[in-house]
Amino acid sequence: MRLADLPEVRAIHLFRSMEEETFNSIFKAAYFQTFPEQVDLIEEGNPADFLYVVVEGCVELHAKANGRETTMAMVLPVGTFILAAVLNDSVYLMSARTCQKSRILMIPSQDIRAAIEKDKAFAAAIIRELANCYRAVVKEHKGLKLRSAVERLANRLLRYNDAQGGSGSLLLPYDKRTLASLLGMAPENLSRAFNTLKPYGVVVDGSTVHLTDINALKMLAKPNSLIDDRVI
Amino acid sequence: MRLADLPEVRAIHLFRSMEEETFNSIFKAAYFQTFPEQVDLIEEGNPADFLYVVVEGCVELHAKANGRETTMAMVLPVGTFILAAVLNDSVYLMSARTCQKSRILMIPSQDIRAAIEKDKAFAAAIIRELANCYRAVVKEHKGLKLRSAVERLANRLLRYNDAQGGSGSLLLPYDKRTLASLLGMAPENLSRAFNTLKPYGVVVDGSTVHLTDINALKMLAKPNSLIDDRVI
DNA sequence: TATTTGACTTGATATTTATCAATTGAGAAA
DNA sequence: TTTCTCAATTGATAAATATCAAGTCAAATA
Repeated sequence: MRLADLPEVRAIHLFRSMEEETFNSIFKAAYFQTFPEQVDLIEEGNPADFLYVVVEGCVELHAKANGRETTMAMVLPVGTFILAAVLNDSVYLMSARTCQKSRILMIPSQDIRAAIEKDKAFAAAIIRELANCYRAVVKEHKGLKLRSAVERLANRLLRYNDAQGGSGSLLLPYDKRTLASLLGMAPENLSRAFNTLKPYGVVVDGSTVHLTDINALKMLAKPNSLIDDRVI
Repeated sequence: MRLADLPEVRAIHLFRSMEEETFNSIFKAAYFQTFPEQVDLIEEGNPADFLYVVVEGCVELHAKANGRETTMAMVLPVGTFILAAVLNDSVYLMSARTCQKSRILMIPSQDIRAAIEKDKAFAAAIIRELANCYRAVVKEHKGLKLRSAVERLANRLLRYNDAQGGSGSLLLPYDKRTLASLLGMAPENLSRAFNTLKPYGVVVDGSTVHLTDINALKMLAKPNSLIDDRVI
């Protein structure tokens, strides 16, 4: 890794509180690279050689079985992926590809594990990150089991609206095919779900969505902080 | 906690490698209790006051939203639940109730967090446990998104068969209503799914299931180690 | 023994979701 | 401009799943 990049990396919450010595030991063999869009970074089933940190851009985690494929999650800055596989010294459960030009930090697994052994502050940061990842999947799983497709979409729109300032106008952060897969539905069904939401004030214009009656939409969506809150 | 119980608890993998001092500090204020069947231990949304460890018996984790309820997971000995909420000092995302008479260890959250601060070996054990919990949910989520209800049942039967010795005869570990909820389907659909599997050698007799043509069943189920393996 | 209870099953039907095929529409390339 | 390409939409249909209402069966109870 280039020396010039070190201060930026040091400022990331995961690496902020660790000891200087641990930091140096980790970033001796780390890579900090910019990848173009649509690059496959890892493939499920392969051994976890690196921990990945998305510093800029966006990475899609996906998985396949039985000839089907689904988007499991999107990782935004500054988030890690494949942390559990690294900690367990096991294989990846998900594949990853960039969905934009992205700056990615790659740290060899064994260095991560060694650093955790040595450095309590780093171990604490890793535990926090892992706990958040866990809770994020639990929320996804609850959403999928407890909500219909239309409800999942409605709540997702409310979430994006909040994240983008709550103005009532939001930009879909991914193309609709990806959004559909993330929400666990066929692309055709996403179109129909948008139509179902029209009477609740949802106006779609390309990748822009206007929510003209948030109360009505909330009535249908029944947002639930134990599913929808990104923070809790 | 009673002094007589300490050796048994000390032998649990989570507490085996920690320092004596940390162990003592944790179990000053811990409870080790036996609960009857169908006792609600925690409710989603409440603050995480304790970490729970199932030592004997079985605990169902469930969640609700929109008036619906679903079983999220079953925790068997020796497993923890609600670890992420404890580490994050946050609220529970799931509720828990005993589904058999169960011996449960309850450790105050703040003691867990303090012990992690102090004791590297304990922090390492917690990280392993949390990473396994994370990977378990990811696998559940993959199964739900990538498989039909019949496929989920078929794979679950194969899993139970393996876990019980692979004789081709297995006992369903929970009642069918619970199994249905765990697999993400209505109880009526579980019955029908069993019927769908009849041509693949699945013979149901109460809570006993015979798999008379495992190859045929595997052909349909397409088991996948990245979803079905409990270890990886 | 008769009755009750509760889990499970079955049948009929409705709803949800997926699939296939055709069409639209916007931006890229010629 | 015209054509091409590809994502998105729409329509028709099929498949999967849920719901509601009976019905069955076995164990528990009186």
